[in-house]
Amino acid sequence: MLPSVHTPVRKASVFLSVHRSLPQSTPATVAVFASPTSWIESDAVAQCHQVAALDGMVHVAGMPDLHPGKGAPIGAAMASTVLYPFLVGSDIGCGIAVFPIKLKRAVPEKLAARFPDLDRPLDPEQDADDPAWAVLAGDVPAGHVEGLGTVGRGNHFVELARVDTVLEPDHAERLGLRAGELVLIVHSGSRGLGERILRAHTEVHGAGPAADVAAYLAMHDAAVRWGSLNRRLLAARVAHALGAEPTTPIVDECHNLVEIRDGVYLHRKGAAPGDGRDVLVAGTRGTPSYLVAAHAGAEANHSVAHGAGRKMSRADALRRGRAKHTVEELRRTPVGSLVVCGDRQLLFEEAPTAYKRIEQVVADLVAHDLATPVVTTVPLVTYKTPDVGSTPRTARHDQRRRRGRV
DNA sequence: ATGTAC
Repeated sequence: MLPSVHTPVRKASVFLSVHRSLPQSTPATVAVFASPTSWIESDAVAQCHQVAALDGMVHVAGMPDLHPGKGAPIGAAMASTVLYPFLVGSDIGCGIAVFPIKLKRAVPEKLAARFPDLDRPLDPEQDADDPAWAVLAGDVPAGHVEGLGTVGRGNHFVELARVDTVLEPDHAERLGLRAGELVLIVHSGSRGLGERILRAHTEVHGAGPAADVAAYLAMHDAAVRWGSLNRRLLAARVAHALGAEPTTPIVDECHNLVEIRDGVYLHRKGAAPGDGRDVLVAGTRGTPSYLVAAHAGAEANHSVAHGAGRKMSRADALRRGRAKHTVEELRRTPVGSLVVCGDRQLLFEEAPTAYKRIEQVVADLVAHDLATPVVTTVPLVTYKTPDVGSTPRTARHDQRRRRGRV
C-alpha cells in the first residue's frame, strides 16, 4: 500500500502522484509511476523524497520497479542541476543487452552444462580461440583489463531465452525477432571499475556533488563503455561455448548512468532510457521478460523500469526463502528453465518470489503510456555463477579461481 | 554490486 503522504491524482484510468517536497528554494517534484495496487515500499518512496530535498534537485521519477537502495532509491530517474555520483551508484554502466543466437537444438540440461565459467576473467591462453577477443578491437576503456568477461554477482546474469509471445509483430520484425527464436540476455555492469570511480569520489566528498564534473564524467563515460563492451564479451563467450556465432546486440541500454539532458544532470539508478529506445525489462530467474518500445516523456524523466524490482531485501529473501523453497525448485523453475548457480545463498536471494510481478511492472508502464510491449521472452537457462563441482573447495580456492589464478 | 576485511 502506498503511504498516506502520497496524494493520489486520477489521470484517466491510471494512478499518478505528483507533489512537492518542502522546504526548498526550488522544490523538486516527485512522481511515482505505479498503480495503487502495485507493491511499492514506503522506504523507497521516502528515499525519493530525501533525494528530492537535495540541493539543485528538479524532479524525481519513480519507476514501477522502485525499491529501497543504499541511500538512494533503485528504479528512479533523478534530474538535478547538481551532479551527485551516489545517485548513479557504484555499478556505473550496468545495463541489459539482447543478442540473437542461433542453435540447432535447445535442451536446457545440455546447454546449462556448456556455459563457461563467467566468474573467471577471459584468459589469453586458456581462451585463446575465443571470438570474444574480437570484441576488444582497440583500447579497453580506462585501461581496465581486470575482470573482463566476468558477469559479477547480485542481480547480474546471462540468460538463454526463447521469444515467446509477439505483441507488436512489425516492431519485432524490425528487430529480427520471431516467436520461437533464441536470444542471449546479458545483465552486467562495469565490475570493479565503476566501484573504484565511486569510491574515489566518496572518500573525499561522501554523498556530496562531484567537485570536478568533467573529470567525473570522463571516468563515468569510460565505465559506461566498459559495461557495454563487457556485455558483448560475455555474449560472445557464451555463444562460442554453445557452438554459435557471436552477434551484435539488438538492444543494449544502460540503467545506471548520468546524462546531461535539457541542461540538467539526469541520474538514472535502475531506470533505463525511455526516450524512443527499445529496452529489455528483465523478469526474474523463472518468469518471462518483456522487450518494450519505450516512449517516456518529461514527467517520467524520459525513463522506464529496468526489471521486476526487488520486493524483499536480500536478508528477507534468504530467511523466508529457506523456509519456503528447496534448492531444487529454484534450480528448475516453473517455466521449465534451469538456473546455474552454485551459490545457495544467492539462489535464495534471487528467488522469483523475492521480486515483484513483472506483469504488473509492465502493466504500470503501459497504463502510464511509458512503453509498449513488443515481445516476451521465456528463460531456458539462466547463468548466475558456476555450479559447484563434486570436489569440495575452500573459500580461498573459490576466490583465487574467480580471479583466474587457479 | 563491489573488492576486501573479518
